[in-house]
Amino acid sequence: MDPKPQIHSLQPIARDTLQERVYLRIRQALIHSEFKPGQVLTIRELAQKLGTSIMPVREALQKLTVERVLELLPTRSVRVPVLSAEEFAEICEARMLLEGHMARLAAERAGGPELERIEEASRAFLSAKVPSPPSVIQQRNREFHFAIYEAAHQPTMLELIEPLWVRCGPCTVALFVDLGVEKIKRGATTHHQQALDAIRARRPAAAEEAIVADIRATSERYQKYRREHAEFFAAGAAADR
Amino acid sequence: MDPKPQIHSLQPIARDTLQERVYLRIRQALIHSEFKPGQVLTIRELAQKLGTSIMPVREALQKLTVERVLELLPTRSVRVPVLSAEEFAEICEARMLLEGHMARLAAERAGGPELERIEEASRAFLSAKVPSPPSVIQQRNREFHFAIYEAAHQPTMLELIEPLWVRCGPCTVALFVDLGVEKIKRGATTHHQQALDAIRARRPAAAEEAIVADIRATSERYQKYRREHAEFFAAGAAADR
DNA sequence: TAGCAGTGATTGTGATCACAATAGCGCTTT
DNA sequence: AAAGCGCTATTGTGATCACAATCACTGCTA
Repeated sequence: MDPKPQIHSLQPIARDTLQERVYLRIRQALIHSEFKPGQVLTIRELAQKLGTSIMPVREALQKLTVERVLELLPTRSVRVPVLSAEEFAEICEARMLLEGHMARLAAERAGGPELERIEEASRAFLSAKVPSPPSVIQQRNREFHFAIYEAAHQPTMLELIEPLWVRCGPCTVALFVDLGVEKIKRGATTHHQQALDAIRARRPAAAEEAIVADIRATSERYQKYRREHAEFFAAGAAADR
Repeated sequence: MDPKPQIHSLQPIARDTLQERVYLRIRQALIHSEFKPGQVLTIRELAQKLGTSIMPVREALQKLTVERVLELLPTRSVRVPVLSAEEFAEICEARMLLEGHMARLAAERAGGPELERIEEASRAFLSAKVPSPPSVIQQRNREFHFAIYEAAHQPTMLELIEPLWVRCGPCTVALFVDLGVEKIKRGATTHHQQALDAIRARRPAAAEEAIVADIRATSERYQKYRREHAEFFAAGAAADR
């Protein structure tokens, strides 16, 4: 064989479809709260903004609808869901069960490099400047949690957890904006610290407990938030039907 | 207002899209094992068989792919997945957590009519003729489980559980075919009876335990089955890459 | 005879068109 | 002035076409 001297400098070129890129772009926009809960997304408008035809966009939107990240209106338009108190609570309940399980496994299984990654993510979360945009805090928080869950080595279950986060995303970030990043970060820090300590000390039950407590705090915060802004959400619910 | 005398005899006409009908048809075919694990499904062939253009089919297939009911090959064709031992185990683990939770709630909350429905489903499962096709047993089994979960009154979590069943469907039915419906039905009957008794007696912990045991039995059966047919699955896995 | 290049058929992706349903809005009527 | 009516623009759905990548098969070569 000839040496092909330059072959190692070549990366395999991107082979993802246009549809996939559109999907990821919209998904990211949702996580970063570029769209508001309740907002209607139209295929042609997104296609124009993204500079593609409508085909990739309509498939991306359908994908997000199947994942329940977006909501199908009776007219078959899609919009960013306004989660009802019950929906949010049920999603959080599922999260407590699944993510608690993952935290437990992580405490049993986490190896050295994984522990290091979790600690790194924890430091990044703590060192986030308090007056930074909510989406940054949300991102750091997410990375901390998933650093733990990845240490559980259950890729299939990890894929079940991910869409739950995206579904909660827009409403959670809205929460940040309204209640203040500061207070939320302070609350999460305690649970994060407890989770990290428990994993380091290989105490599965304590790790599960810390993660569950963290999720429960989010859930209760949303319940309280909705009660206090009942008028606003009543309007949103009216648009439902 | 005029009386509109005939209005009550009119049902709202079907307003579902072609895509939706195609989706449900393929989904049902998968549950009934009309396609074999590992089989590749092509858009144009399905479109021809169903008598539509390719558009509804390609969207239906994508929907099923997003739900992980179908699997995307590197060539972007889709096929019926052959679940690895690990994947199946993880899905079952998630099922034990979520469905165990639902069984617990059902035991706390089930009202009279719901209890009646569960008992009805249980009778239907027991009375299924033993030499009936596996898909019938699977269907009755499914109805019994979901009768319980619906009594928990957590619609959002119910929607999380459903795709897990569809994903397991093809492989579970294949199990039925191979191990014999008889033995599997006998095994499930015990757990079903325990679950039913526990819910009737309002003992949440026992109900959860029974459902978890039922799922665990399925999980272990699949593990054993794969070990005994390692050669076959090795061939299937080779087709993966 | 084994292996490989070449060729035609098949596949999924993306663009464009046609169409029915819907929503928005101004006009007319009472 | 308010309610009802009808028009128009917009929206999602479905069909068809164009195209690049892939697959399967053939025939040639070493």
